[in-house]
Amino acid sequence: MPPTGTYHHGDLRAACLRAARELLEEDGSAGLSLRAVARRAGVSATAPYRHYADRDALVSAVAAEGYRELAGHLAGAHPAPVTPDELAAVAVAYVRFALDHPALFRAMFAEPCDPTSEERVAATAAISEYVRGIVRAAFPGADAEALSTAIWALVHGLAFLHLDGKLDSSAPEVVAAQVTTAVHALFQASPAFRTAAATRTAD
Amino acid sequence: MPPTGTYHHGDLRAACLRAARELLEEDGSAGLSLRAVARRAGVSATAPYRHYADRDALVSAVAAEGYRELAGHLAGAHPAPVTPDELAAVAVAYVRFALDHPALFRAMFAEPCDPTSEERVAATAAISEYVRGIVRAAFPGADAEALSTAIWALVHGLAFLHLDGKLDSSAPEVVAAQVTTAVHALFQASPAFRTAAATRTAD
DNA sequence: TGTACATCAGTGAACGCGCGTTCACTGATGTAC
DNA sequence: TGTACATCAGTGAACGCGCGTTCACTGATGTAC
Repeated sequence: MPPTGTYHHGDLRAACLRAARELLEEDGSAGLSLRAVARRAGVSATAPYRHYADRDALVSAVAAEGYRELAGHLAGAHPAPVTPDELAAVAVAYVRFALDHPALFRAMFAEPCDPTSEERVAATAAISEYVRGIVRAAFPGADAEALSTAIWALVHGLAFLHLDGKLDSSAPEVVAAQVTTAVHALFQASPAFRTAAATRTAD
Repeated sequence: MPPTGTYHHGDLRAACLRAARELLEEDGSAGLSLRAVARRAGVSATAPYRHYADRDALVSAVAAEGYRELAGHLAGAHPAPVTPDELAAVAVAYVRFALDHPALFRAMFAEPCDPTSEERVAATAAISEYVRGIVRAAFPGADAEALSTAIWALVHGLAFLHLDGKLDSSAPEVVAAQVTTAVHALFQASPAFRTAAATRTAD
């Protein structure tokens, strides 16, 4: 029913999030101030306090939104990956997301401004669980914990090295090929993780 | 000959670097201001300008020092690693460095404050070359470029996930075992990189 | 060895800035009768 | 349907703060003769 606005502004909470993400992409995390967010949302400097307790709360909300978006993006690449190719597609989507939203991605994994933010903790746990679930389904015999950690680290590392300009990110296909190769190699080595798990249990 | 000081202060340039690193570890990158550095070095707010053009120059210098230290730390783990075990030891040293100097490590890989800093660029290139050199020596048949990227990414990703509290970092041995397992698995899969290189060349 | 001078590391006052956050407020929306 | 009231989203002035950076300076060190 309300086409433009429900309340005074409409939906300042969402508008703040949007403004924050824009600022993040434009000026990096340094440019993300409550005042700048308010300015961009076309609202007084103190209006955001109606929706966020303080600056940290805003940043945490942005990060949490980023996690949820990342999760959606991964699921979009393949809802239930099992074969190495399907898994590689998800990995490529992960790196793609980082390259498409560099500042957001950095903010998500930056020093946690508020480590106790429920929303944030829940969102990161969801990603971690998601990866583990995929690996468990695809490699029933392996130590899912160890293998999923390795694969997450590999993909996460690729994402960050690309973000830092340490690798050639010029063409999406180059990036995709590189990620695919690396992930395939790691999965090919999955028996090593089975052995590792057995060894550790035997100790 | 000069035991305490050469000039007025002694060696303010080095003192600033030291102060900057302390501030980094104590308050994170947010606490790293020129004024705070000067304060900690026991010097007027503007004294550091004699040694650093601006804040970015200081931060770049800190990061560059971090890179050189990291390189030394890796070389200290093993001067010329060849066997998987030796390579794994270097990988463990990499993650160890990140965990021992979390804020410095973050600063090294944060959004480059000054991407044109010669000192900084040279330092990161050195690390990258170092990894490639090791892999080339250890796996003559493989596509050194692809394999070294994968292994760097894996280790770098593990370091960052630990830093972000996404993995269990409670005991050094647990971390070391995890890194070792993952690296071994990747090296075991090195033939995949040989194939990948051949395929790409054949295209 | 002693004096005159140049250098330049460090000083301290001052600038303007944007920030986070507080507070008492206003005025639109939504609710009870 | 109409009026009286409560709620609460957004306002705007104000606070104190630490920051980066400038500038003209001072005073110790090092150099030339």
